[in-house]
Amino acid sequence: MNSLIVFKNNLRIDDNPVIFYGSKNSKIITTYIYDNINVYRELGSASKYWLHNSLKNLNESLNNNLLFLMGDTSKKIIELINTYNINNIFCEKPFLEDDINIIKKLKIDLLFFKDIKINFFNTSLLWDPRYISKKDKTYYTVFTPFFKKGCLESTIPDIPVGSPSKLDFAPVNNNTSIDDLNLLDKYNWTHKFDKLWTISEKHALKQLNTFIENFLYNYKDGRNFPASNFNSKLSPYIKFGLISVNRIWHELNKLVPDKNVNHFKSELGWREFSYYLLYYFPEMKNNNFQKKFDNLTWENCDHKFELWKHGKTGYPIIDAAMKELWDTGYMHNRTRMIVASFLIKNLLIDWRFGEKWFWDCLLDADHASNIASWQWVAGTGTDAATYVRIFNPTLQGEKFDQNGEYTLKYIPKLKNVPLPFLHKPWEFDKKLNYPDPIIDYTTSKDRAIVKFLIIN
DNA sequence: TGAAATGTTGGGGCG
DNA sequence: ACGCCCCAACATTTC
Repeated sequence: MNSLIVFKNNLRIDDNPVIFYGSKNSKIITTYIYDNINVYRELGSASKYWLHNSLKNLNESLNNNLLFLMGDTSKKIIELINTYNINNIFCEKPFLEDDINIIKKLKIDLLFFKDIKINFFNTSLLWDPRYISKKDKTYYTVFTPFFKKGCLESTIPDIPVGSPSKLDFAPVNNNTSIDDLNLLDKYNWTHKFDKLWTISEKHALKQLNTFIENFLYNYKDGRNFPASNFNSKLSPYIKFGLISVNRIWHELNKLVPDKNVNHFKSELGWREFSYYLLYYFPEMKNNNFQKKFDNLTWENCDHKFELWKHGKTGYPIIDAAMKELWDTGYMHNRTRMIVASFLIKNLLIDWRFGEKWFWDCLLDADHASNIASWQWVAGTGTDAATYVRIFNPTLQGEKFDQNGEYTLKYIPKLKNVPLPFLHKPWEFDKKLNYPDPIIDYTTSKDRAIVKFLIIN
């Protein structure tokens, strides 16, 4: 009898309890099922590109034994059960709504197969949201108590299990190919990422080590400067589980703790918090967490949205960031906040439009983090800010890209603007081949404050 | 993980 | 030499 190993969001061999335990005492059949049916929405182009390359790498690690299937997960698994001798299924414990529903359906369908056991392992989170609860049985909606009390004062995250000592593959007739999944963008938009990113499990670990060695001890302050290397850029690797958060967590625990190490850990905590929120409040994926903001009337100007998407707002730091996203499939965390604030507050465009664009373009696009973070910037989320937080793109540029290194990297044609004017080129009178601001900052800021304040 | 207004301080110019 | 004013720089408060 064989075990069926089902890969989903954790495309790795190291510290993956699903394959570690699944391969222990029996021959294995490994599969990845691209479920394009039971999904809230399809993966974005950038995500698909990353997925394609991750799967390629995983398949190599599995000596080309990965079965690539597409369609309804449960149906595909039952087809495998009907074809091969399978008595055990090993799966990731689901935490996202789609995955939970897929597993629910699978469990029901498996009721017809009495002798098949299904085994679940938490491969995605440091803390299972079901075991994080307040004494009064309500849910955390504020990050700090969630992380400090809910997470840090509960159990220690699982110690990495390591890699399986041997993989014994059951003979299968594998006539599937990764190309059956059609993950690569036919317009070749993603092609340019090839020379920017090395997509493999091995590289994820290398990147973690490089980060720890060279950058981590400047993380707390350095992480704010988009031209610097003080952020880890691990997010796309984490998103598809090329590295486990448990592995990262326990590597960090080997270090001398300081404010930088702790701050980086708290960023992993924000990811946990996002998953926790989406687990208990899945409706926030397309609804304001705070219902009162449903009364807010957005402007949602299509034309301005297009200009924002394509980095033609006339605000250098914003345009540079949108260009970074388009060119690299990534955007620095600081500039994510700046561009999101501008879209929502200054242009008065619904956060859901921005969320969707990020979902399409980010290699690290993560359902939970993306939704929770957009709602954080919008102020519609769990974070009950008592004032309307609006980022001033000029001040943010002057503060965090003082010498213009980031801005000029993505908008080189601004190199002739004297530095004091770089983040407000409209005040520099020479004729520039650069758009005027599509909206006046101060006027639109004042408008937003009024709009957002009357909601309260 | 904000911005802008307001308050405080201390050095230098200058009568 | 001294006191006064101005203002930049920094800190605090307010929205």
